[in-house]
Amino acid sequence: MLTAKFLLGRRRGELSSEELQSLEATVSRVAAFKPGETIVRAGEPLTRSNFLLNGLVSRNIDNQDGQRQIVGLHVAGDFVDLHGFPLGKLDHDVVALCPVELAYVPHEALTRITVTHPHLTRLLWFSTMIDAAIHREWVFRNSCLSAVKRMANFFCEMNRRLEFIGLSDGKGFTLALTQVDLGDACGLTSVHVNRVLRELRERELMLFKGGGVTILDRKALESFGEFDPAYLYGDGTVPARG
Amino acid sequence: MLTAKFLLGRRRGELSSEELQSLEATVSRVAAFKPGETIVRAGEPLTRSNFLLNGLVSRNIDNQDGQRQIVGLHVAGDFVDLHGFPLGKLDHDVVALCPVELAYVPHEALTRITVTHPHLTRLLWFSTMIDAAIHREWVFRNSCLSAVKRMANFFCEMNRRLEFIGLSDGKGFTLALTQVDLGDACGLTSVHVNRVLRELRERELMLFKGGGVTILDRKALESFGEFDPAYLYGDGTVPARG
DNA sequence: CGCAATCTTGACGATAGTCAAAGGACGTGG
DNA sequence: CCACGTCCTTTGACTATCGTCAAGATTGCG
Repeated sequence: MLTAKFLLGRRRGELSSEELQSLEATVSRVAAFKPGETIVRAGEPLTRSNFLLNGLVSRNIDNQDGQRQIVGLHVAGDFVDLHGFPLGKLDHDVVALCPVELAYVPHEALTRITVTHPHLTRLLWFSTMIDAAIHREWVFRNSCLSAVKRMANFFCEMNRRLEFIGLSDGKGFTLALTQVDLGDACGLTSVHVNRVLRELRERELMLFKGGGVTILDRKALESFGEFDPAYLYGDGTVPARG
Repeated sequence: MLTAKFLLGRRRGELSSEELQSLEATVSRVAAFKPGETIVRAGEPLTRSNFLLNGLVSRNIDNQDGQRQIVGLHVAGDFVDLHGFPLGKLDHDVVALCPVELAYVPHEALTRITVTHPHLTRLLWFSTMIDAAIHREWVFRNSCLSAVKRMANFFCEMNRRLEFIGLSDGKGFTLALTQVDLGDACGLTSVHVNRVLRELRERELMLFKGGGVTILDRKALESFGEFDPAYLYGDGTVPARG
C-alpha cells in the first residue's frame, strides 16, 4: 500500500478500505528525485499531483535577491502538491531536500474521485486544509516569535508530524536539513541559526547535530516555543459521512 | 444574489447559473457583527461557515504575551471560514475589523453539494486553496522582506483583491485598518509601521491616511514590494469540468 | 467640549544581519 | 590511504533594523 501513510494519525479509521483502495488505484507510477532537484516549478501547468512516500520536500518562494524562503515542508504520507489539483498550477517551487520517492497521481483520477467518492473528496480537501493551518502557524511563528522560539516551535512541529507517521518516538528523530535550510524556513540567517541552536542546547531543551534531533525536555521545549499542536488536527475530529 | 461576489475576478464565468443558484440556496441567514466582535472562536465545533458580504474580517492567532498576529484578512466575496467545513473546527479566531455582514452557510448544505455537485465542490475547494496560496505569500512577506517592502507588498495584495470585487480602481481604496492592525498583520510594531508609511510617502509610492489608501505609482510600488500577483490566481486558469 | 483612540516623533536599546575567517565532515580521485 | 575540494558549521567583531519607552499632537465621537 503506497498510500498507507495518508492522513496517518489524523483521521485514522476515517478512510474505509474501499476508499483506501480507490485512492491507491489513482497512483500511476513511482519516481525518485535527488537532493536539490525541482519536482514542480511555479507556474507550469499541472496534470498530476505527488504523494510523498519518503524523504523531505520543501515549497520555496524566492525573493529578488535570489534568497530562498521555505514556505512549507513535507514528510512521508503528505500529498505534497494536492493544492495543484484545484489550482491547476502552483505559485511556488517544490524541491527535494534529500533523496525522495514520490507516487504520481494524475489529476484525471482525482477528478473522478470527486464525482464518485464525495466523502473521500472531503478527506482530500481536509488534508489540504491541514496544510493551510500549518501555513498559518508559520506566519505566526515567523512574524511573532523571537529567533530562539521560532526554532523551538519549528522542531516541535516536526516532532509531532513525524510522530504521526512513526518516524519519531517523541525523544528524537532525523531531519535531513542543514542550518541554512533551517534559516530559510524560519526567516533567519544560518549564522543566527547556529547561535540559536547553541542557546537551545545550553537551555537543555534540545540538540541538533548534522540532521539528528534529540529532544531533551519535550514539555519545556513546547512551552518555551509557544507550541500548541491543535493546528495539526491530530485528535481525529470526525466530519459526518454522506 | 448574496453570493454574487464569490470567486469574482478569479474564475469568472466558471460558475454555471445552476451552480450559482445551488450555492445561493445554501445560505440560511444573514447576520451583522460589530468591530472587534469575534465571529468564530478557535477550537469550537462548527456547524456552519460564513460568507462575507461586506466589511473586513481577520484570522488571529495570539502569542503568550497576548500579542495578536493577524494570519489572514478577508474581503467581501470571501468564504471566510470555509476551512472549517473539512476541518470541523478552527485553529484560530475569526474577528470583525469593522461593521460586517455575513451569510451563514450550514455545513449540511455544503456536504450535500459535495455529493450532488462535484464541479462546484472543486470550485469551493479551489477558493480555499487560494487562501492557502495567500498564506504562503504572507509567510514569504513576513519572513523574507524588510519592513518597508512588507508594507508595500501587503498594500499591493489588498489593491488587487479589492480590484477583483470592484472595491478598488487600482489607484486607491478604503481599508478600515489602523496602524496597529497593519503592524499585527505584517509582524511589526505600530510605531515602526508609522515610520514605514512615512517612507512610502517620501518615496512617492503610496499614501495611507485613516483607512484611505492612495496608490501614487502602482508599478513602482509593486516592483519595490516584490509583488507578483500570480499567487492570487486572477487569470482564470480553468480546471476541467466533469 | 472633553475624552479616548490613534497617530507622530525622538532617544535609546536589543535582536538579528553582515562580513570574515577558520575549523570540521565527507566524498572523490590520485 | 592520503590529499584535496566542497559544503557545512562555528565563532568573533561590527552594523543595522526594528522594538521599547515616553511624550505630545491629532482625530473623531458622545
